[in-house]
Amino acid sequence: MTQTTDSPLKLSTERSQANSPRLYLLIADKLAQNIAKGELNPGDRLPAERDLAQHYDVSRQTVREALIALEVSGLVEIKPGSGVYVLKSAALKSSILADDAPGPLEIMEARLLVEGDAAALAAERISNEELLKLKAYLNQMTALVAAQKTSEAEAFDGKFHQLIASATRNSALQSMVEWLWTLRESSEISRLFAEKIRRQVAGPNIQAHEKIYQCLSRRDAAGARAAMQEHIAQVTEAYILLIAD
Amino acid sequence: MTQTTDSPLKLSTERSQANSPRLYLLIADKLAQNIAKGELNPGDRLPAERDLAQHYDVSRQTVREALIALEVSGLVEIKPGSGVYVLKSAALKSSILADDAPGPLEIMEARLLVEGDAAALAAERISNEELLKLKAYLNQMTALVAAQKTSEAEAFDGKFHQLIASATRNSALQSMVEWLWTLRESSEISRLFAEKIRRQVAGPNIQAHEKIYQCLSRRDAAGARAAMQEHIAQVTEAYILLIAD
DNA sequence: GTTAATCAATAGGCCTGACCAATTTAATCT
DNA sequence: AGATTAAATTGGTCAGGCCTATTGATTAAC
Repeated sequence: MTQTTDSPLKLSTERSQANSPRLYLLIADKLAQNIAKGELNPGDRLPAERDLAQHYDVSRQTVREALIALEVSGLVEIKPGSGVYVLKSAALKSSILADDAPGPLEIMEARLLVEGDAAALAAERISNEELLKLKAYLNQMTALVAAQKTSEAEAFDGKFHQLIASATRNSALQSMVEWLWTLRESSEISRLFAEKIRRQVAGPNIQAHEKIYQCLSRRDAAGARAAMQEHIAQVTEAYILLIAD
Repeated sequence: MTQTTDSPLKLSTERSQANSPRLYLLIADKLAQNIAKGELNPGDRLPAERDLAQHYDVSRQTVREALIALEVSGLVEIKPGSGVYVLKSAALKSSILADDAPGPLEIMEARLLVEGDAAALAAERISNEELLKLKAYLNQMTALVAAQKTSEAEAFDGKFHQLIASATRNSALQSMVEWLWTLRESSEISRLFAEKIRRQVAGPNIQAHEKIYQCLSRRDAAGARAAMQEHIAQVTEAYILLIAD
């Protein structure tokens, strides 16, 4: 595990491999520490780029890149022609970039809640056209599973969930579901067991989706939420059993 | 020749001051749009800096600054010697910059659901230390509101909600709440009425937060969800009344 | 004396061109 | 074919220069 050194603020974007000590990140970190340390108070103007460059013995471009990193992080404000100023909210700003990828179980738990909400909302807002489309996805999924093509079936699984999310008419909700789905697919561990899981839950999945569809077509919000949550809980369960080995 | 820009967008955390058309921000926006638009998928490698510079008819330094902005924003990963790659979670984050960003009411609706879920989960998992911290935020918020400093109070409002999200021990949920909050702040319309809304709901907000806190300290999941939803619905209501004028 | 216009110093914004270091790809040699 | 090495590619940094925006002091006008 690569540790995150010392600084209170982490602007570094290091990955698994320890490398690339990019200069502008070092400078940005030093400046950020000075801010966090209270040596630079909110409202203060930083030294000029040229002075900072000389102070840290780097080029002006490197200083500029560091400052831009700080600006995007919300620590400072750059006023062209005037100077660089420390923002008032700069003190404790570290957690914004943390963003360690959520683990598989976290993803599933989030899906349970968010997709449950989405299903409930969708039940009240879904159109007949969308219901037809949903049914079509279901049919294709069923056919593919029957043909043992669980891998191809999963594509329609995704479309199914995505369509429900978009039926909420809420793009924020839709984005979140999309994001969770992407996360799930890109999760290292998830991909390892993906095939096993698909095989294991293929049958129940069809039934669960069928139930969700029924609730949606009945405009039964509470039922849709329950069905969706039951479905995701089921998948999660299978997942847990698998990684327990 | 400078090419015309048909979509005036702005990057993260910027005021609506139209006096800083810094080039690197324009380039960053265009790249972010390409990501949000799906023309650049997660994992894809962006064209080389030199190519991008030629494409957009700017210097390489400007492209570098744009890429650094995107990296700090969490949209891309820069691998020295290799290239610039689109990150998995880029789609969610980039929609902050996109023109099809969720509207204010969509954001509030999503918050109602997600933060409701978060509150319920948090009620079961929050630690005593976190409860203390929550209470501290509440006190500071109360003091600031009493002193008419509604603007400063909002900072603690954000911390309050964020802390609840993190108390769920689910980083995916936490990220989503964070994202929604960021969206809300960066929404043009929201910012316009921000001050009015703050004044209007300042008092009720304190009570609502107090109620949420009480439920959390009682480990009352259902109550916490209800209180949180009531709180957000209240803010939404005030918001709707305001834009109705 | 106060205000308004002016101007020069200073700040950041952007450009050109070059060289270095890490990585990737192609060529070469077993 | 596989391993090794060389070349091309890509990001990282430096240097110096010119531009525009801001600011404050100077000067002109009232």
